[in-house]
Amino acid sequence: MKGLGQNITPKECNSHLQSVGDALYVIGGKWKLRIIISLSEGRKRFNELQRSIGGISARVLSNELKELEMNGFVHRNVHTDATPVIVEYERTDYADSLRDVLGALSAWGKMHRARIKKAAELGHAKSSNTLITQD
Amino acid sequence: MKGLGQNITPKECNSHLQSVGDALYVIGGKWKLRIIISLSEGRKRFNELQRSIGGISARVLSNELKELEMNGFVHRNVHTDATPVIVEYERTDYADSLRDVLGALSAWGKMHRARIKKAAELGHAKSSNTLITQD
DNA sequence: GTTAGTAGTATACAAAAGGTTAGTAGTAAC
DNA sequence: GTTACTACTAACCTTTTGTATACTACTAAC
Repeated sequence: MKGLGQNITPKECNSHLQSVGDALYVIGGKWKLRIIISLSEGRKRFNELQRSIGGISARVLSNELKELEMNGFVHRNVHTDATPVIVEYERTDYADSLRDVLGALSAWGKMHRARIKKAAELGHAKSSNTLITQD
Repeated sequence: MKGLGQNITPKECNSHLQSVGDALYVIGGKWKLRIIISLSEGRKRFNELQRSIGGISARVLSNELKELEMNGFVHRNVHTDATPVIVEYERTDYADSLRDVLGALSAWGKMHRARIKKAAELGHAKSSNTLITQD
């Protein structure tokens, strides 16, 4: 596929606009990708997942997991034999198809953080809006 | 870099979590990537940009452009010689660094749309929540 | 002179997303 | 018996995001 450098055609532009729109529609928002990344470590239980991500409330995690399950990214395993009931979440094969997206985002974020830090060291103190998340 | 397939280590997980978090911090949200894609066609004026993206209000576009400018993704050219004043927006070189991210998202979105369409044709009618944006 | 276009801003409001607190029903440790 | 853990859910609140309408000040076409 042709890249997204300068000067794509209007047709290509609209096609990219639609495709990226579709992607953001299902994996957009603050938490979905983080949940998928966290489940890349292996299957996890609800509270374990909440702790590993950090900053997400139970309510939001619960809602996001439902949506991820609906879209086929996550599978919910309930072990009814144990008491109390144990629920484990795991990534599906379809979530693996996001590998390139996550890889590209992760690589870019790493580069961006390094760039911001360097700029800060050189004394280019900008407004906190331009900065990255805290260490 | 190691991919994001099954079974990454906790350390790798946290690193990805931070990097993807940094990326989402600056390019997350409904509009930022769309604006950058639209500017890949070439420099555009305010209303032209609004029309090309579709669905974005002037207020939101104005706010998003300010943020994108602060983060160095977009450059604002004002031609004071003309009357009325002409303002053109263009992508910076730094926005080009998002090439891989946009490419991966676009490719994934295209694949996802095809998958959903195929599932719909096979009669797997699911709730509209799982679907893609309208044609 | 009316209409439309330029690049926005002001105001007000609505909707969506996310956060806070508390609570359930059961178990198990101290 | 008190505390804590499990996997959530309900009610409520705040923040973010988006929408609608109107307005500026100037130009150009009809």
